[in-house]
Amino acid sequence: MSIATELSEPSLPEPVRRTRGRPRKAVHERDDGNRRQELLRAAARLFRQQGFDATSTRDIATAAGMRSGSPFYHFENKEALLAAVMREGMQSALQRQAAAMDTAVAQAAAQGHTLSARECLQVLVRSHFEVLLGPDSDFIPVMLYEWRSLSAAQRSEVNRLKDGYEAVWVPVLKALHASGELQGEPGLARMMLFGALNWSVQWYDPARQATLDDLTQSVLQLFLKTTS
Amino acid sequence: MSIATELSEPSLPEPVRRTRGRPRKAVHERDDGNRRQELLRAAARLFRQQGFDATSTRDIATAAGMRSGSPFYHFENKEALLAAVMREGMQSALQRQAAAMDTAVAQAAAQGHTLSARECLQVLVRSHFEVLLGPDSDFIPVMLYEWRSLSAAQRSEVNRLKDGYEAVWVPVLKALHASGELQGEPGLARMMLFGALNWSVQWYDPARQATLDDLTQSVLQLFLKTTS
DNA sequence: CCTACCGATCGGTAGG
DNA sequence: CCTACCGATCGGTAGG
Repeated sequence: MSIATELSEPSLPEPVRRTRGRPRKAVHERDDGNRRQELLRAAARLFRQQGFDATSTRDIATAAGMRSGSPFYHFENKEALLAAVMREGMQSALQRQAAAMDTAVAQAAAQGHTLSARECLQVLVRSHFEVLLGPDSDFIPVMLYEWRSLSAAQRSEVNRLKDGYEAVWVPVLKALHASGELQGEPGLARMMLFGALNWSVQWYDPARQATLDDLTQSVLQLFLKTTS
Repeated sequence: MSIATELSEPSLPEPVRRTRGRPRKAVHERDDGNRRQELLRAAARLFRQQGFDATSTRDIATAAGMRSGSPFYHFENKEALLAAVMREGMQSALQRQAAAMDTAVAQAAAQGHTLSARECLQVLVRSHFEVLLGPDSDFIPVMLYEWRSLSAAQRSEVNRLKDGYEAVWVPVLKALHASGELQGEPGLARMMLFGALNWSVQWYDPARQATLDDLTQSVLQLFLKTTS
């Protein structure tokens, strides 16, 4: 069965910057420079290493080569900086996921066949490991482990992005369940699968362990049954 | 020094006060009362809800019905309180795990057969869910998600307990791998399995979701192949 | 984006 | 275990 059509993500148009309901100071919307990006990267790294509460805005400022008060020129407060790290991370993850799927679908089409559900899962898992453990991989772990520090409004915004990310997986898992390759209720299976994947940020050591391809292979072996 | 002093029971009527300073070391070893237990339970609950850094020792004192300075009568500092929560949690988890295994083994023996590896895993998974999500289940989640805040020495102590806990699983997983019921390298499989289980503290809602037995059933279905 | 600064809070302590 | 307290640090701001 082909679920490729169902899965193909509508490629996002230009990343439109739109203000949501909340009125903000104009200053914080005007972020053309790379200073803001440096702040985000420094914050992501430190939040991941030490946690949100254990990282001071002074730490972040220093890591970005600024003085203690300067982060507040770019972000309204510390919470907004955390929310921006997560938003940025999720948008990047969504783009990487869509790109990986598009590439795989196009490759299969060029060879005159469609992706199997199993192949779809492989692409998604591999892309997810990249997001979790690859280069620039501080943003999503921060989202996974520091969402408690967000305000309710920020949390629901991040949750919406996360739902969009997970939505791509749902038809794949359902198809695998229908074919008998995935046993157990698909909703629970999705939670368990994400648990297994997301936990890797706690133990994975690129220097000593397997490659991301090895990990992907293991996950598929572990979770999928072979259809005879 | 008199013989009577040497033989006196640890149930001293009154803590002996020295005229100079406070007898710090001795005091922290002597944990008679339930006040210390109340502190630990309050700390575990708050550390889990808010995180270690976001919880003040004042919060904990208040939750235990004490004044702000009193926790430091029972614990040398905030870090030691965290370490005690984790130590207590791991010891309890080890006991529950051993008890669950013993019960299952005895039950099987009474019926004249031995536990299969599959049944062993079921017992371990079920016990682990109980530890993570059952009553008094704040201690282990704190250990899983707040170990970053420990000192190196405390971390290695907790790690030793954790290794003992995981060691019970190793032969079970190896047996399942040998029989073909578990695919993929057992070491990686163990990490993935614990990831899937431990992640449940992030989404499990006893009011809306399945029971712990349901979860256990799902995990076995998901991770194990059927031997024909 | 920097300088200079503030009020609040925190972990922890002395002494009883 | 309480009272009274302290030094350090933190998020955040006014004004340039």
